[in-house]
Amino acid sequence: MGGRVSYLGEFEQVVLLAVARLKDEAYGMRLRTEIAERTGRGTSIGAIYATLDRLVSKGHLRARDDDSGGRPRRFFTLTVPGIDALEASRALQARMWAGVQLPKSGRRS
Amino acid sequence: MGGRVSYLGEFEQVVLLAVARLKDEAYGMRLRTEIAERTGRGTSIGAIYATLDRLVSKGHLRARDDDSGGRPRRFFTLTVPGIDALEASRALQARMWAGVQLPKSGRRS
DNA sequence: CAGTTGATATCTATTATGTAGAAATACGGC
DNA sequence: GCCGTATTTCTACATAATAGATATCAACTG
Repeated sequence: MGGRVSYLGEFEQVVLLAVARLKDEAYGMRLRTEIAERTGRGTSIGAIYATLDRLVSKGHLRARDDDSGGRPRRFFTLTVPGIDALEASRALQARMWAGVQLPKSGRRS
Repeated sequence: MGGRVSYLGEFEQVVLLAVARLKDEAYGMRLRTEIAERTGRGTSIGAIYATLDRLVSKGHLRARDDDSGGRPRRFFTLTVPGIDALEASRALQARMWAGVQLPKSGRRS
């Protein structure tokens, strides 16, 4: 009941998908380079962590501190609500795009 | 120069696509019902207009006041930068989703 | 044609998201 | 032990999202 859905922000989606892709290598700095490489988008490290923290507190990610020696890192994994949120975002976008035909912008490359 | 790209927010994308879909029927109240119907997402009228105004000031939409008698309405149309921004968003999402395989969440319905 | 209703838009306020960069922490090499 | 560096934490601020109350004014109603 209720069905209070909270929508993912634009950058939240990007970060969540980067976590999905990196699997067991998903920690702050690595996520940053992954996002930069895949999107061409430069982001500050602060931007990454702030978003990760928010996603953890919303229950979309789980964080685990790595204690097994080596540099101390914080790894992130998707939770079930996180997966659901991603699927909901994709479905929403599909519904909004369906049948839309954009006038051509001229910027064809 | 430098290519300062500004990314569309989540709701901005939704609104822009609703404008694209509605074509010459794109005005505040109508956009609201379109978005509600297509996404199941209830939004306040204030949310719609705030976003429309932002998109106009960013140059992604053009607004024209309807003076031709009848109820006074403000119609919106996509600009070329608006079209480009939508295409860029779609491309970004495609790149981030490519190859991602989500663990199944259990919520199959 | 005065009053009311309903469709539409504007305004004000608040919370959530996005963003940057400097500071702290602690490993690994020397 | 000192230093460089990979990593995270902290602090601050800018932009986006959201609600709802208020203002407008055409259309209806009698």
